[in-house]
Amino acid sequence: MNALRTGTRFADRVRTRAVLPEDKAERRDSIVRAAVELLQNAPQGAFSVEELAHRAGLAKGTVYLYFGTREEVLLAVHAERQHLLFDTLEKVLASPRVDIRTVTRTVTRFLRAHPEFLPLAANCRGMLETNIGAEAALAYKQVIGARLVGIGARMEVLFPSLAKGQGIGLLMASYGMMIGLWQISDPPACLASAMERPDMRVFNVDLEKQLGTALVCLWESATMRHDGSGS
Amino acid sequence: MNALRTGTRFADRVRTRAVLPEDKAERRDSIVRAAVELLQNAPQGAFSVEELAHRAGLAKGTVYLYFGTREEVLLAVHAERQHLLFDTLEKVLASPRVDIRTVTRTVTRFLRAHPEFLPLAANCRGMLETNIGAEAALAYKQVIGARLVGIGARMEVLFPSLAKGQGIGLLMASYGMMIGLWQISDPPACLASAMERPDMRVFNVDLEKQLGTALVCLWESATMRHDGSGS
DNA sequence: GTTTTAAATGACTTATGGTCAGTTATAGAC
DNA sequence: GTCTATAACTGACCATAAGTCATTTAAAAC
Repeated sequence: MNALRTGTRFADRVRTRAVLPEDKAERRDSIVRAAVELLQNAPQGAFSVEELAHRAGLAKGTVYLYFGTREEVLLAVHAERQHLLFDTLEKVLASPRVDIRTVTRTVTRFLRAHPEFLPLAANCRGMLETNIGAEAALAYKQVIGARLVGIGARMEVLFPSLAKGQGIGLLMASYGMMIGLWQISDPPACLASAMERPDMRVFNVDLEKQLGTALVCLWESATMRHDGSGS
Repeated sequence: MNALRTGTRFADRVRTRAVLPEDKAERRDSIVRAAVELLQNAPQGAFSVEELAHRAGLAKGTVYLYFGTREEVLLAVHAERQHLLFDTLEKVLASPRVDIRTVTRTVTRFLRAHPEFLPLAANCRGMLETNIGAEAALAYKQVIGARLVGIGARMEVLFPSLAKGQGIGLLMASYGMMIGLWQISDPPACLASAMERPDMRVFNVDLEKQLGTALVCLWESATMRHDGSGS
């Protein structure tokens, strides 16, 4: 279960077979880990199952013993990352006195530490639509839904001025804004050099700053805590 | 240039060739029109160039005389739709006394009238990264960037309390929120029937309402016009 | 009517997701 | 320790669809 296990047991070409359920789980996990590596080195477009299998020290067919489709692998990676974000978020929200700025800072730090997160998040809806079985899609949404409810409820406790149900609504809006703002502001690789052009200046936005501002606006307005101008 | 021209000149199997620049433009446009039709009937995943060519009454190779890749066709469709949205928006913003609720209502109405818009918008960043030439990508971003600047500036005129440059920032945040919120709230086709389940209730969000609330929150906070509670 | 051009074509190449008959590591029986 | 049954694993193979290009042919130029 530790990150250090990468390549210790199922390294390179496989000799050991995963027979026990826990070994199967570990094998599945090793595929997810290989996928993360791959996504950190190349964009999603270049993510091929052949390459993934090679990285994981398996044959292509073996990947399909653990996942139904290419997209289900990507969804598994995304789900794992998303849980990581929610864990981080819940830890911050557990402290008695948190304000929206602290939360925003935490999210911002997470995004910086996990650059593969936003591309996956942005593609999530597309994947679900395109090539993912109904069971896998349902399982994913159920788990994520439950966590959203939990965090939304916590928000309503922290900010009592929120109306019933408004916590999760704002949470969704915030999450959506994060994804959407990234899509607009992050230049695709092929335009990296063109971003200096004067007519491209508009898109030279500091995502963290912009997101921070917008999130504070959104939540301060909703919680009616207008304690003066921003710091 | 009229919508009625569909199928009048270049109907079915082509006999007439596009030699003049204006005819080439019209042919290109007819491909875009066929693409829109296709996207309204099936999801993006099922969008094949072969099928597109057939719909447009052309051979596959011909499509590649007018577009570099499949994704460049999709980008062209998206750009066209986006211009439509911006036109609508600018028309509303032209009237002297507009408030953010009116603008929100306009956007909401547009989204309802053009259901193919949000899926394309959500996929835009992914397309740009994946399979679009640098020139096409640059051209797209330049035009869209210019329009964003224009509308952002108009916003700053309408809401003088906005700081310099804040108009376009909020505009981007709003646009992003719209895309992101859709991605979360819109259930993929394979889960349509599962949305009744109690653990899926969380995602039974009314996008229009949610978006409306969040947009009003965001802009009212930014413009410091807290004239009481929402209507 | 003949020549020249380039728009249009569609068979072909290539890349990749997904399958499945066959191979072989491993558990369990004896 | 040996044999057998099971199923994890493999990779050649299939199917599909994006993209190419030699050839065809509409139509402009003369």
